[in-house]
Amino acid sequence: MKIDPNSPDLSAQIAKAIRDAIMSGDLLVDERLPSEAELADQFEVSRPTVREALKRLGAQSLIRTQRGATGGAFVNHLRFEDAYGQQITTSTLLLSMNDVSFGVACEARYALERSCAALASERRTADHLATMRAEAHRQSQPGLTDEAFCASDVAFHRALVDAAGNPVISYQLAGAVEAMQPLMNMITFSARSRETIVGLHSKIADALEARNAELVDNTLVELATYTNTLAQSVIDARQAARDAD
Amino acid sequence: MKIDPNSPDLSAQIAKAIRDAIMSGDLLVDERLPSEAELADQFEVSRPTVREALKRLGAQSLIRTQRGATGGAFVNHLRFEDAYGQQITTSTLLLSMNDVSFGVACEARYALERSCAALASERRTADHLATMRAEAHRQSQPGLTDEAFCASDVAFHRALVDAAGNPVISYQLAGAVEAMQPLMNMITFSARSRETIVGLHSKIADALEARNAELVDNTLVELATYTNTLAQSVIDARQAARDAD
DNA sequence: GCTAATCATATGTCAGACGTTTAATTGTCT
DNA sequence: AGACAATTAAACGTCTGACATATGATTAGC
Repeated sequence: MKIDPNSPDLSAQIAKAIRDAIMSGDLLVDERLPSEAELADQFEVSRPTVREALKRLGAQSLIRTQRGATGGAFVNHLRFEDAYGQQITTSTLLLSMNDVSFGVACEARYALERSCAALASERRTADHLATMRAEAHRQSQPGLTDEAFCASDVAFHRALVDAAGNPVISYQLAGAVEAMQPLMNMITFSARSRETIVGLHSKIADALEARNAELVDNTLVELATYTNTLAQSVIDARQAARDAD
Repeated sequence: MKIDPNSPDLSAQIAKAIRDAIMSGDLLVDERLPSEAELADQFEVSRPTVREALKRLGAQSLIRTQRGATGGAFVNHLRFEDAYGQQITTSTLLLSMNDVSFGVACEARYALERSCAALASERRTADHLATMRAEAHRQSQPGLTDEAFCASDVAFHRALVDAAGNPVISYQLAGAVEAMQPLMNMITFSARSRETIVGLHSKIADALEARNAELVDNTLVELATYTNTLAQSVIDARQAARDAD
């Protein structure tokens, strides 16, 4: 754990040193790091510099801090739930900042989601089915705003992903599914198109209940195609409006 | 952008306020934030507190800072490449800290990777094929350490994923593929098992060249099964050694 | 022996200062 | 007038020292 004291990013170097120690296993979960004052001594920097490094690690949920007599910084037991939020934040920003087209994002989402079809058909519980049916029902309520409709759509698809019963898959797909929501929000769903989507959602839930993986997969493709068609028509309409100006 | 000055996590609140401003679009890409001194005034806190908040955001690549006369903190244009590292770090730690079994991680990886088969068959370029063949060749060299073998394995699979030509998929799968490496490293690959893996890799490259999506998919399943078998035999052997103690 | 006050430790925050980087400005020379 | 060099100002990076606050451990008192 050596740093170059002449470089103008001491806190970044310290953060890296500690991060490496955690990832290599030199620091174990729930192990307490030296106090800020001790770290400052070890790295030969001031306490504010150490604190900036610790805040960096805290932002990545690598450590947590506790005040008081037996307090300090502890290596955090990173749980899947903790990582979800960051994964979603990053994914959302990536989509919005890189001019990712609706088509590309949609392709990614459904390609990845299809990989759950087989596992979910095998492992889905009554709970998963109940969630999916509840969301489908919510989506069929009249008077629902487009935002609420999209939020329910996300909840439906997360239930589908979770039904695969693999936490690693759930984590990886959280970003792909949730990050789509802002893009979906930009679409106005007519009563007609909502009906179609709810129909496909019900079909997926049915297929899952029947453990018919192939039907789940095919319906997901159908849904992907339809969603893309919808988005395309919205884009075309906007383009036409722009041309008319 | 209001904060509660009585709560003992001012820097976290400030980070959240700025993060929300970025995600909601109130702050645009490359826009300059007020100077640290100005932020300290606005939030009615000291400069070190503001700095801790900025470091948090910097750790998530949401902002970058620049020194000098026209320096300051700028909203960062988050690129896919920037996000890879964090995604891999987090995924790796999640696997190592949550007792994710080799089987679960492997299942996730191949399930997700299979979703690239169709797209990659369609879009793979000569470059992708060349990378994959080069890595397969490297893997067949004798005297390669297990670590180098696994690193090359990761490179091979990343090329496969990239061949799908969808940056969102590449990003999401970077974590799933790379995070497997530490687990794979724990397996000792016999010359015999390496031969089998290289053979499957070549088969995948061939199938991809022939744009035979179904064969790519089937071979991935074969590879997943074989990898799992290998891991299981290693685990069994260790268990036997432990029982013998 | 149990409760309550005290203490020690560690983080959270603050104020003020100095060093360094960098771009813009100013000044001088040709 | 124009080009180059020196100065200046703004901003981040870091340091020092201090106080506030939370919290477990210790001790005093009943």
